[in-house]
Amino acid sequence: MEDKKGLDPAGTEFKSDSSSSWTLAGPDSVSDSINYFFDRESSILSEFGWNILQPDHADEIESFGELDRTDASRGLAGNFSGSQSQSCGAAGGVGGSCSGAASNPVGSAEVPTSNPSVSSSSSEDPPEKSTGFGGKPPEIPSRVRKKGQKRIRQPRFAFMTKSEVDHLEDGYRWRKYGQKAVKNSPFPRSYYRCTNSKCTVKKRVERSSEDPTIVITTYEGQHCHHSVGFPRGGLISHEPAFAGQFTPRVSQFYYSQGVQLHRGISPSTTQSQQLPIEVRESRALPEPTSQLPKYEGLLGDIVPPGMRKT
DNA sequence: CGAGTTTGACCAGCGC
DNA sequence: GCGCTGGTCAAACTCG
Repeated sequence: MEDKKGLDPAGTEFKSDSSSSWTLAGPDSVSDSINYFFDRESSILSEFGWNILQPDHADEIESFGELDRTDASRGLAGNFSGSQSQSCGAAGGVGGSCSGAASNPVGSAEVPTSNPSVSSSSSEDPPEKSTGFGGKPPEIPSRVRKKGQKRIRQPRFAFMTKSEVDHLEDGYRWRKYGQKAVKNSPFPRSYYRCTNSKCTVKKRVERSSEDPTIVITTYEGQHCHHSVGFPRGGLISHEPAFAGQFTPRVSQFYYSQGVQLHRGISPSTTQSQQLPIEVRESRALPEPTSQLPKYEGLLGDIVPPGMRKT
C-alpha cells in the first residue's frame, strides 16, 4: 500500500507516469531536489494564496507528477487576469494573494504552447480593463454566457494526496457545487468553490482510478483572502478559535501523509518564480501504460536542479 | 432559517 | 455537423 509506482524503493526516482521518469543525479541531491520543489512550491502556492510548508521528512514525498499543457493556448497566454479572476475584485490583496504577483502580467513571460493558434487567445485577453484581480466581477452569468465567449481558465495546480478522505482540509472553506461522473473512472469528481463570496477559487477533487487511495485535488485561481486556519502554527487566521480547530488535522495530512505534488511548471516559470503555474490534468487520467506525448514534451522542459531525465 | 449538499439539466469546447 | 465530455447552474433537499 505504501509503495507507489512513482517512486522506487531507493527513493531516487520520480516518475510522472510510465512514459517519463526523473532520476536524481546523485544521492546527495535528494534533499536539494526536494527543497527545490518545495521552495518553488511554496512560492507557487503562495501565489495561489496558500502557504504550504515544507515537509520535515523528504521521504514522505512519494512522487511528483506531470502536467498537461494541452490547453495552454486557451488558459494561459497572459490570461491570468482573465474575466473570471476579476471577481477577486475590491477585496483583493489581503496578504498580497490577489495583487502583486498574482496580477503579474504573464504576457511578459511568453509561454510556449504546442498550439500555434495561441495568438487567437488575444481575443480573450481583457483589454487592460482589469489589473489582475482588481477588476469587477463578471456580470454575465456563465449560464448566459454569450456564444463565442470563451471560458477563461485560471492558473491551476494539482496535487495528489494519499488519503481516505476526499475533501482535505486546507484552511479554507469550500462549498460543493457539483459532482460529475468522470469517464474511465469509477469515482465521481466533485467541484468546490471557496465560500468567500469575493473569492473565485475553485477546487476539483477526484480519486485516482488507478489507486483509489489517492485523492487528486486541483485548485484553480487564487484566494483573495486569508485562510481560516493553517497547518502547524502557521496560522494566518485572525480567529484563534478556528485556528486551533484546523491546525492538528491539516498538519496530519501535510506532514504525516505527505503532500504529493502533481504539477508542472510552465517553461517561463523557470525564469521567474513570480509567475503562477498552470497545471492541467488530462481530460481522462492517463492509464498506467498509456502515454501522453504532450506530457512528455512539457516535462522535458522542466528539469529541476540535481535531476536529470532518463 | 441559513448554509451546505445533491442531482439532473444545460452549455461550451473539442475531436472526429 | 454531431456526439461526447467536462464544467456549471439551480432547484430541491438535508443538516445544524
